[in-house]
Amino acid sequence: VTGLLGIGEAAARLGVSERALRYYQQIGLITPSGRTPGGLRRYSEDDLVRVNRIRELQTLLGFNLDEIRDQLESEDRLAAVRAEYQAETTDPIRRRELLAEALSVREELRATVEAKIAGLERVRDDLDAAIARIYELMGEPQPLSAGP
Amino acid sequence: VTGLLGIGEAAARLGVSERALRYYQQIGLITPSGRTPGGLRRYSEDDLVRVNRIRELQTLLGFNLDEIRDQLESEDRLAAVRAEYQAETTDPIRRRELLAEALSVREELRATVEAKIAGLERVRDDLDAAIARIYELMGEPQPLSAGP
DNA sequence: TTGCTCCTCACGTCACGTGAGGTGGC
DNA sequence: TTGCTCCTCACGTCACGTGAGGTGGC
Repeated sequence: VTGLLGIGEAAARLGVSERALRYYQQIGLITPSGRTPGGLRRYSEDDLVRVNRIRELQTLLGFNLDEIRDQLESEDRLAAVRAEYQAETTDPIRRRELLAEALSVREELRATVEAKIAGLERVRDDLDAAIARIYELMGEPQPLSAGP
Repeated sequence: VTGLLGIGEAAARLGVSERALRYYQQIGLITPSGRTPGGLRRYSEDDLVRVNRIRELQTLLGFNLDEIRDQLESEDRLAAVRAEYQAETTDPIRRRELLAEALSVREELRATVEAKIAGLERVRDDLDAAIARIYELMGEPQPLSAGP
């Protein structure tokens, strides 16, 4: 029951600029849950979760906003299928198609994430080697032991 | 003894645009090892390694070109210290300072990399959970076992 | 001479940053 | 009425993309 937040509070909690929030809205990535009669944007908890997801895909995965839009649309479609599941609205063939599509999108993303992790682990191991060689040059034992 | 490459060959091998190579040069991140009398850029193997490093810091770490410049400068300074080590040029106090600085830069970067890896592992685990739930909705057993 | 690669401007784009000038609610 | 937050333009910036028009070497 936190109620809705103004753009300033929302931006501060998310660690993004107000400009970024307005821009995401401008290109259709999020719409604040409400506006005051005076025209001020009001953000819900769910809005904040969505923006956090946008930033995650942006900073961790390096996606641009077009790719993020596609990903969010797929996530929205899966949520819709889940909701329909309760209501038994869709016919089972169509439902299976939607689930299969949601699955392939997620498995593709998983592969991308896995590749990024592997790349970063290589970078980390290179850094460890460089750090070890600096300690050697300094003529000192390495202070941190690194067991497997 | 591969000799030097033209910008087209260099760009193709690196997987970057010619424009990007010219831009990196314009802002002082790389300088091709040579130019032909006619003014054509010639890239060495070492040039390619440096550009690969730029792209790695850009795509895996999300650094901007200013941050990359700082990182590369630190790496260049460490290489200089290493070269001086052979030649015994620098006095040992100055040398220790340079090594200490190189060390702290690398340990900071290591922490950044570690944080990124942790974030991506969280994203991956979330994806695994989502994928498992989709299989449940499809009413099928999960085809891939996931041992620890 | 003909292709092909490469050259330097220079304007366009994406994802915002940064004021400029005006309104809104405690 | 005074502050403070928020509003909508609109121009600037970073890291290039994309032609435009011209040169270079096999």
